[in-house]
Amino acid sequence: MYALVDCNNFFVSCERVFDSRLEGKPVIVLSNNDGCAIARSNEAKALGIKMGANYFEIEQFLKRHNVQVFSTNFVLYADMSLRVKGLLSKFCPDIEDYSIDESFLDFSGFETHFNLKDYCTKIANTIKQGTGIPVSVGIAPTKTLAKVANKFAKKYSGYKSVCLIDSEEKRIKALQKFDIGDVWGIGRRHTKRLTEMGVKTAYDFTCLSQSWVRKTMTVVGERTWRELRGEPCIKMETIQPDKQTIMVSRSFGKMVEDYETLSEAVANYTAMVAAKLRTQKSCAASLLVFIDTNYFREDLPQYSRHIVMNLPVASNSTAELIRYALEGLRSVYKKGYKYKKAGVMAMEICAQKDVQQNLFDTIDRSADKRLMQVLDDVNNKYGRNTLKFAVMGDGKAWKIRQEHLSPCYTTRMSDFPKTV
DNA sequence: TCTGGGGTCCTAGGACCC
DNA sequence: TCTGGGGTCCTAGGACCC
Repeated sequence: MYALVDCNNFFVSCERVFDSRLEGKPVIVLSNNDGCAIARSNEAKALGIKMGANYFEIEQFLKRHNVQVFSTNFVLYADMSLRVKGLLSKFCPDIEDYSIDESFLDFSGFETHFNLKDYCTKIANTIKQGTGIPVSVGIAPTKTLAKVANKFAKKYSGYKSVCLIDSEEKRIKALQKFDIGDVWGIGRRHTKRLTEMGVKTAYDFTCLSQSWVRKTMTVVGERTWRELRGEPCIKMETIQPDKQTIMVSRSFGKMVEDYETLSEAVANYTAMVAAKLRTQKSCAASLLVFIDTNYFREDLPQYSRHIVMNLPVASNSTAELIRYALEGLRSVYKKGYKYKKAGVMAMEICAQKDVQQNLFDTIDRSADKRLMQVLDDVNNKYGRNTLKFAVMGDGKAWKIRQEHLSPCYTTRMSDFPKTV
């Protein structure tokens, strides 16, 4: 049996832990740049605020209904996520960190020793008490069915946050009440196609022929079909595989025209990519740089280019990667456009220890390696960008907007909550 | 004025190899 | 009517996830 533990309205719940006045009130968290709603409390959902709703379009509505608004505070959410996962690990040895707010637990062998429903209720209570975050738990014989059970646990208060699918009868009953579009692995495209064919529920889907599903939805769709029928096909990934690509991209707070400002932003994104590479002890052999104008502004001339820079030897040095990124930027930059977004992606990533040397490369990188070590040590201790490269500038001209940012309650000394 | 960011996997088709 | 057999690698595009 598998369990899926999912934090309820996670980002909103994180904000609520440290500000009890938000309890029972409609609350939303916005995306980067305060662009759109990416998390909503139940009260906000009840008001009809949609996932992804543009902030500037609903701003007046939010004010009228006294909705509390927050900019995204990833530092806080990431730290709260660690706390939740730390508690989870006390209950089960085989855990897959699936996302910032979801974990799969492998309960193989547990059934004979525990009443799974009681056990998961205990998990939910412990997490709520230990972190303040409410969670829901779905338990079933496959991961896809555990996802289904989890939605039931969330949706119907009768389950008291824990839903178990452990019989044929319950499985069929659940799938008959489950919209096809809500199934894990069935996205918008497949939903449209299936609905047009009259396949409306997850149960309808399991009644289709295996060969048809395989042919039209590939092995991926077939896996979902089998999982829904109770056959486990998707394995647990208890060890996080290294990233194959690492991307940092942002929309700017304002539109940017000049090369200097653009290069500051690209240098910053590259520094973030390099730091992430070093964290997973990897190097990248190529780097993609892209710049875009604002494609929502149909009244303005549009321009969008990307370039892949190949490095002679895979690297994770901020200095070296910035050099290549800026060289790439120089070749795609064109004067006369208002840019809205830029990004940098590390590709052809390999482990640091497996880097292929280049016969014609004569640069000694040992000093660079030590420099990066110092840079990481200083920045880990005193905060990001305490030590940085001059080309990164101060960000004044391009930084994202975050007008409703909450304090870093758990990670910044000066922001710690104080009792009076 | 304003419209998020970061990933993975699979398939088809072309180019190339012996 | 017929035009070998068996592979690899790469890319673009499509689908999905949070």
